[in-house]
Amino acid sequence: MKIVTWNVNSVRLRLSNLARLVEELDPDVICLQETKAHDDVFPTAGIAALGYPHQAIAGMKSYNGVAIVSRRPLTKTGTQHWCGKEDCRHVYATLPDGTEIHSVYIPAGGDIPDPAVNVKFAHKLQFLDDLAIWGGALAAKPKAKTARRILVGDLNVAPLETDVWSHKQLLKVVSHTPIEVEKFNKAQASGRWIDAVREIIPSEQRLYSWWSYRSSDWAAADKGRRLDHIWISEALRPSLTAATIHRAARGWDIPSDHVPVSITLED
DNA sequence: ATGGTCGCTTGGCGA
Repeated sequence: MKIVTWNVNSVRLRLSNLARLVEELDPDVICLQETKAHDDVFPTAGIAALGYPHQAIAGMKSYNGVAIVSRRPLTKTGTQHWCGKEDCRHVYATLPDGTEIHSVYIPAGGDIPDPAVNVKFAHKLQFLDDLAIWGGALAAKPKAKTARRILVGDLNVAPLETDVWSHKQLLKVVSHTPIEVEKFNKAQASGRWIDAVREIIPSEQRLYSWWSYRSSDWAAADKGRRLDHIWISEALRPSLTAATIHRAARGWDIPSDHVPVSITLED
């Protein structure tokens, strides 16, 4: 089973890119973030035609929006609200084998890394704190050891020094500040989540999933960050056989600024 | 310190 997560930055504009993703990667499940489409205008039929008729979506007009689209039936679908807001940042579903999937979009956090003067950054820190509490509750459940869970998405934090183009130059840049990394790591640890991509690709290796649009030549500059993640529960670790970040997608026509990240789990 | 580019939507916000 192959699972992909991708911040598409408008699902309607990226339909042909999704078709190319399907052609090249052949995933079973695709999790999307920043769909930027209210449920009424989500391209349900177009995505079903690509082979993904089972869909759980949570969208709003213009901003945010998450989805899970699948070849396999989805049950127990729903959305979860965070930080007292209803801004469509989390949708979840369960696959036929019982695997629970969460597609999450953590707030970017604005430009100034100070919660006292930047409410977007305060929101992001609160979200990370709440994610730790939620994960802690999941991990404390009686059957947590055998639970098959996957959390994917644009988590908007690059935790490792090798997850950014320059650790030193990004220490005060939102997405890589020490406070964010600390809360991000705590959220991961509390939920006993395993960073599936780093299980496969060594932490010494530089790895990015996002390159800004504000660059005349993103590939040459290569000032990327790994903002998109796939976390799995302990029960799924033995099944994990592959993980890939599809850098080439950043060079496709009409690209998203994020690229797809995928894992393979042996059924 | 600033600007650079996208997408949604038509002025400006969010990333």
